Amino acid sequence: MLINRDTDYAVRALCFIAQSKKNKVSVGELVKELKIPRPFLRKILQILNKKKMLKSSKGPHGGFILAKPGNKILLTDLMKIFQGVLKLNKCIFKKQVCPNMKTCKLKKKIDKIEKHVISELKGITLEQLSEK
Amino acid sequence: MLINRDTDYAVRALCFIAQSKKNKVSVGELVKELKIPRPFLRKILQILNKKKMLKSSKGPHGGFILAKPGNKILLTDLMKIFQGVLKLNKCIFKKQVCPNMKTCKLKKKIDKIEKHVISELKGITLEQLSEK
DNA sequence: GACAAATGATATTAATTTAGTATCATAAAG
DNA sequence: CTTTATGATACTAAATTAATATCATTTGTC
Ligand code: SF4
Ligand code: SF4
Repeated sequence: MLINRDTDYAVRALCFIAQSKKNKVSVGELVKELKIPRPFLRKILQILNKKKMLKSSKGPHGGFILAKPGNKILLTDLMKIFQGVLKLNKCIFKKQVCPNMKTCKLKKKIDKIEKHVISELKGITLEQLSEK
Repeated sequence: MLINRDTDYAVRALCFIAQSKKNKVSVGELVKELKIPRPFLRKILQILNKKKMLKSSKGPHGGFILAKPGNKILLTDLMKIFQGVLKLNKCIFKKQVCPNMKTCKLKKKIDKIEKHVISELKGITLEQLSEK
């Protein structure tokens, strides 16, 4: 999978927050809307807060708002946060890098594909994803 | 990962067999060359045999040969065998298909990328991968 | 200031997938 | 008929992913 579950959930949550008229959205509202298990969603939102994608406020009427405009939040940012650096091909098995790496034709092909994938992903913003 | 370990091992083994001057290659030779754990490699070769990518012969001097020319063995065939149908995005969590599938912007983007990846992969043959 | 309602931080458990091993059966060469 | 090779299958272990549970902290309201 290119996009894992956490990233996917993060996108859904951020889209909803982006589309919301209200300036704050609580976990409760998101759970109701997105049908994501609450403890799970909380964890994701907390990470997004720590990574400066969201701003949170505590206490009654607390909740989350986007920390920056939707066109400044990139899908690749989220993937980085929840999946680490995107690699279609790590060439590591049994904790050892493959000795063929330098000459491997397969690696060359995959690397080329990876480049294209990354360049496509780089263009995707939350703004695009949250358009109605 | 786009290519999993089994597919990767299969590619390495098939490349070696394709490059070998001898018309038969035994597991022992492959193990020595490729440093893949023997029981593992055996399993992979057995699957390749069953899937008609290799032909095996038993007994002393037994071993494996390609079942067809290198340009007829496609990387996508191997991926299909060892990884199932290629999907960058299954849109299934908790065993349920995502209800957003029809309208989801993210899915549309990923599907487009997937198309490109698949079309690139389709062009890759064992012949290309085993060129010296 | 006490209390309730929200998020912050972290630890734990469960399920699933991936990785690796072991065993016995079968076929062929000599 | 013995040895050497692959065929088939069952099993165990490790790692990853998924999900939950618990307690701490902040803040608005009465
Ligand atoms: S064989 Fe090639 S693709 Fe596979 S791990 Fe080694 S370098 Fe990477
Ligand atoms: S939100 Fe979109 S990308 Fe994610 S699972 Fe649903 S349809 Fe697929």
